[in-house]
Amino acid sequence: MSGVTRRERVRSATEREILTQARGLLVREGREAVTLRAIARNLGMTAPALYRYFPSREELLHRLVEEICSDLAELITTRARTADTGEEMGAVLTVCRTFRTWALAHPTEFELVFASQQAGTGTPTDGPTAHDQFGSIFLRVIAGLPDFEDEELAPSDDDAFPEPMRDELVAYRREMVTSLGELGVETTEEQLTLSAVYLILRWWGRLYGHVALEVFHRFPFTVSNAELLFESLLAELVAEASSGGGCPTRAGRSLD
Amino acid sequence: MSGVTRRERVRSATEREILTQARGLLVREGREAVTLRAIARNLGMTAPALYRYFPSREELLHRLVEEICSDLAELITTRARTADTGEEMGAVLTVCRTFRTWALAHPTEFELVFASQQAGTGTPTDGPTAHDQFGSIFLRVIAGLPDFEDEELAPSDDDAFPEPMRDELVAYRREMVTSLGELGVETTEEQLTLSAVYLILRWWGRLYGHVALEVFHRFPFTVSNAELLFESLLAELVAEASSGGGCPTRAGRSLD
DNA sequence: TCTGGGTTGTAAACACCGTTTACCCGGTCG
DNA sequence: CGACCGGGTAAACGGTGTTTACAACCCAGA
Repeated sequence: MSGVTRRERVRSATEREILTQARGLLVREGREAVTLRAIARNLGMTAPALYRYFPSREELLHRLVEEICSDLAELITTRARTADTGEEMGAVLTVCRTFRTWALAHPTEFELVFASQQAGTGTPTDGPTAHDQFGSIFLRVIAGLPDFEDEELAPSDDDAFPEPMRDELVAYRREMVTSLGELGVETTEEQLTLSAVYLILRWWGRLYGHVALEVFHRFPFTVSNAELLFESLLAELVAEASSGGGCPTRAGRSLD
Repeated sequence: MSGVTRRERVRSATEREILTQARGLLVREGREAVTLRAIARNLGMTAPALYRYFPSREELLHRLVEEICSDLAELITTRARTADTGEEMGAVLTVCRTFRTWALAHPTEFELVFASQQAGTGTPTDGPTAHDQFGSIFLRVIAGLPDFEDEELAPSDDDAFPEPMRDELVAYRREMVTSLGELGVETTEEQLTLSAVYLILRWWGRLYGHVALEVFHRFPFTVSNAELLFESLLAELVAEASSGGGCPTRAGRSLD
């Protein structure tokens, strides 16, 4: 029952080795150094041979992005699974810390995947990209939080947001439910409050912002202990999450 | 009294035109298209001639980054000066909105300046970079806020932060005071609470995070109305600012 | 006014790049 | 066996950054 012939096996093997060598070059010498000729050289081949596997360098980089996303997704999910449950929201915090640590250890990969324009624009019709697959990691982990199953704990708060914002969040929720469904997590829109959706959005925005600033050294000051700032950010997010995480205007008015 | 000779004049003129053409290529065709030969072609010259003005393409890109920063700084400061003072924190909000609008209209420039690794690493000894000059825009505008002059309104809150965080923020404050001093804004460290410094840091982090996510299309959902999210973010920040903007652990405990 | 030197440009060349074309060789299958 | 085709090569094309040698020009000083 050799569903895969010997040819197919050796082909996918070299295909993976091409990506491995490309990634090594990216990590060691930066994006510009990911050259067809350099990859082929490391493989003992010539550059045109790579065109038997990838239609262009652009497409090779795109596949590389997907591979990086997959690996990162796997890293984060395993770390989140083995997280100590003692801490409040331990899984989510582990996800965030793992993401930061990975980004700092792999700056070139972070830049390619999360801070470039063309990487996300694949062929628009070919289903969910691996990047979407990555973005859903956070959704999956957050879906495991205790608040998530207690739907009566958080009754419909649709009225808490002003009109246009509400519509926007409703669309996000719909999208998020389907995304979770594709991941095997069955959820209904009633279980997911708009506040929770909005909280997730803020969470990702702040996590991404801090990590990118740290990777690119774009803080307004010379930050000597960025981890301290990061932990402070996480504490802030946990506090907002446990307080319900409402909409900003409501929070602002509640202070008057 | 021709302090500058005719030679120097024409030289700096072509130097500026080189940067202009480089920027045009960056805007129209992306970073990869900023080629010495293309620049020279647009100028009616040959590529090696550019080496009379810049030691390498790398250095030319570095100068380009500085020019973009300067222009953006000027844009933001003028917009902030002419901001309608009716709105609460109108100047700061104008700065943020201008930054977002600029980034969306100039994605390639944003990527080069704010989301690449080598752009910030100039020669380490040559004084303040233009990027530092840019980061200080926010400091300058924020320095104009009313809370800034009422030092007795916010007495020393140094005890509000745990030990290591406090030291970190004290260092930021010292750096910020000197930065403001170089900008002509005389301040003392007593006038600047640590909470304010921390607030500025969060402000920049969230602003940067949202804008970068929007420019690079890295939101977890398909965002149809990102401006709504952005305005929500700003409202959130204003609320936190007017509530004092303490440290996260304190804010978290205050909710218990 | 002539002459020299520094400034500014060019042409040629080198090594490298992505990509295409033609060709070749060996495993696979009718 | 013989044809086919997948996977590799060599050669070539145009483009890139960069260096080198050389020419032209401006401008100061004798």
